Amino acid sequence: MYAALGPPASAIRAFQEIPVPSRFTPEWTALISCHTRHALPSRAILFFRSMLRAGTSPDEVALIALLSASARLSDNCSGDAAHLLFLKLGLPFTAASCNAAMDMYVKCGRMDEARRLFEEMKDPTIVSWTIILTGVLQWEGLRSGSEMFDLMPYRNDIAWTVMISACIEVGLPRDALALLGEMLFDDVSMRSLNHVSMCSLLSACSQAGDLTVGRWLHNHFIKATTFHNNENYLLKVNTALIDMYGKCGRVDNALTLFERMPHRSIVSWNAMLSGLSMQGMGLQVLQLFSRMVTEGKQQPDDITIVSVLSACSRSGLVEQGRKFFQQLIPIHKITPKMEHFACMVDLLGRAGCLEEAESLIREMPFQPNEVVLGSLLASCAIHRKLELGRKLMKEMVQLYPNNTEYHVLLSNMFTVSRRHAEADDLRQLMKNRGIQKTPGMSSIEINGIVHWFTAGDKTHPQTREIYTMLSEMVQRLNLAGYTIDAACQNSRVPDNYLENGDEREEREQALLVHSERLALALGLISTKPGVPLRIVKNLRICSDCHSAMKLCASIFEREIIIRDRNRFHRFKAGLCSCSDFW
DNA sequence: CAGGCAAGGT
Repeated sequence: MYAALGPPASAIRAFQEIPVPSRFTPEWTALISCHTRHALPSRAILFFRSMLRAGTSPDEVALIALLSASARLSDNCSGDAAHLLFLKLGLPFTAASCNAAMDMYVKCGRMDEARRLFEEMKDPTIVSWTIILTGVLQWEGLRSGSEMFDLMPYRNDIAWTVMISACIEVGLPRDALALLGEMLFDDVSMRSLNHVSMCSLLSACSQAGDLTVGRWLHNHFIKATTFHNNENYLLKVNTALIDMYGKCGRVDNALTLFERMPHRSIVSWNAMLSGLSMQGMGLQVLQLFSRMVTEGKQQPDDITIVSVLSACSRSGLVEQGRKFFQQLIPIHKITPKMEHFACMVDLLGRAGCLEEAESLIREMPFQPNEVVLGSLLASCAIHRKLELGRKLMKEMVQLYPNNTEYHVLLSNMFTVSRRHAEADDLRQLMKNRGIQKTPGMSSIEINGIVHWFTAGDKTHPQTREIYTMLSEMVQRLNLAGYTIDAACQNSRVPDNYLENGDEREEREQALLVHSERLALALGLISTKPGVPLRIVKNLRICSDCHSAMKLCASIFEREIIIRDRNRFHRFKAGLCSCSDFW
C-alpha cells in the first residue's frame, strides 16, 4: 500500500485523497501502522478509533499496530480494548499477535496477563521468550530473570543484550562481563556485537561509571572493527566510547579517540565537550567549542550551548559565560530557550551575582519553571540569602506544590543560619506530607567487584573493619584541624537529613557515615598504598564530605576521584580539581 | 511482534 511508503504526513495526504466509500480495512491499516512505525503511537490510536467510528472492521495487522502503540504508551486501556477486539472478531492468535499483546502487557506491568498468554502459546518464538524475559527482569528481578534465561531453548543477540544490560543496571558488572564472555565464546555467530548492543552496553557503563566493562567493550570493538567497518557503526560506537570514557573519568582516552575520528557528528562534539566539562576543564571546553565552529564547521545545537554554559558554571568562568550568552543570537543564531536561561541563572547564582540572576529570570520571555527557580534557590542556600530564598520558596510552593527537593534546600538554609525554629517547621511540614529524600548511595569498585553503600550502612561483610577505619579517619582528620562545625557552615543537602531528628550531635554523627566515606574506608583497607580510589555517587557530594575528602587525600596519600551526580571531583594533596566550585 | 539510541540542566 502506497501510504506505508512515506512519512506520516504524506500518508495522511494520500489517505485523504481516497474517497470515503473506498476507505477499506487495508487503507486504514496502512495509515495506522505508518504512525506506529514512525513512533507516533497516540496518533495511531486516534486513527484506530476513527476507523471503528467509520464502521470499518480492523484486521490482524491493524490490531497488532494498536497493541504496539499501546505498548509504547503503556496504555492499558487501549491495549485491553485491542485484546478484547481480537477475541470478539475471532481473529487467529498467531505468534505475531500474541507477542504484540504480551509486549503490551509487559510494558503496562501486568505480568500475570503476559504470562498467561505465554503459557497458552503452542510454539513460543524467540521473540516471545525475549518479551517475557524483559518483563520478568523488569518487574520480578534479576534472579527470576536468570531462571527464565536458562529456560530459553536458544538465545540470539537480543536476548543476550537484555540479560547483560540487566546485570549492569543493578551494579553487577562482573556478572555482565561473565555473560558477555559466555556469549562470545559459546556462539561463533555472535562474535561481533551489533551496534545497538554496543551502544546500549556502553551507555550502561557510562551510567554506572563502570570502566572495567567499558574497557572490555572497547577492546572487543577494536577486534571487531574488521567486521563492522561501516561508517555509521564507527561513528556511533566511537561517540558512545567518548561518552563512556568521559563519564568514567578518563578524559584523556576520550580525547585520543575523539582526535582520531575521521568524521564527527554534532553528538560526538557534544559528548567530548561534556566530558571536559565534567572534569571542570572549562577553558578547554571553550577552546574545543571554537574549534567545533571553525574547523569542524558544525552549527552548535541546544545541547552544545547547555554544555558550554554549564562548563563555565562549573569552572567559575563568569565573564566568559556572560559573553557567550550574549553572543547566542547575534553570532550563533540561536534563540535561548528555558534550559539556557537555567544554566545562566546557575552560573550567575553560584558566582554570587544573585540580583543579576533574579533580574535575568524576570526578563525572560517565558514563565520561569521549577528548574530555573530551584537553581536560584540553591544559590540562595549557598550564599545564604534568606530573604530572597523565602520569596522564591513561596513562589515555588504555589506553582509546584509537589516538588520536594526544594523544601530540603530551604530547610537546610534555615539550619545553617541558626534559624532552627523555621527549619523545624519546614521539616515538620515535609514529614506531614510524607516527603522523602532520595537516599544517597555510593559505590566503589575493587578488583572488578562493585560495592554499594547507603549512609550508615552496616550490611557489608567487612562492616567492622570499615567502621574501624572510619574512626581512624575521624581521629586523623581532627589532628589535621578538621572540624565539622566549620565545614557545616555552607552545607548543602546532607544524606539522611530528614531521618536525623533534631539533635545537632546526631546530625554531626550522620555526616561522618555518609555513603562516600564508607566507600572510601573500604577502598583504603582493601587496596595497596598509593592506589587511586574511584567512587561513584548518585547525589551531589555534600560540602562537609568535600572538605573531609580533600584532607583524606593528603593524610592517606591517595588520589580520590569521586563522580557525583554533577561532575568529577579529583582530590589530591589537599586540593580538589573543582577548585571548590560546585 | 523483542533489546536502545551517542549529548544538557534539576
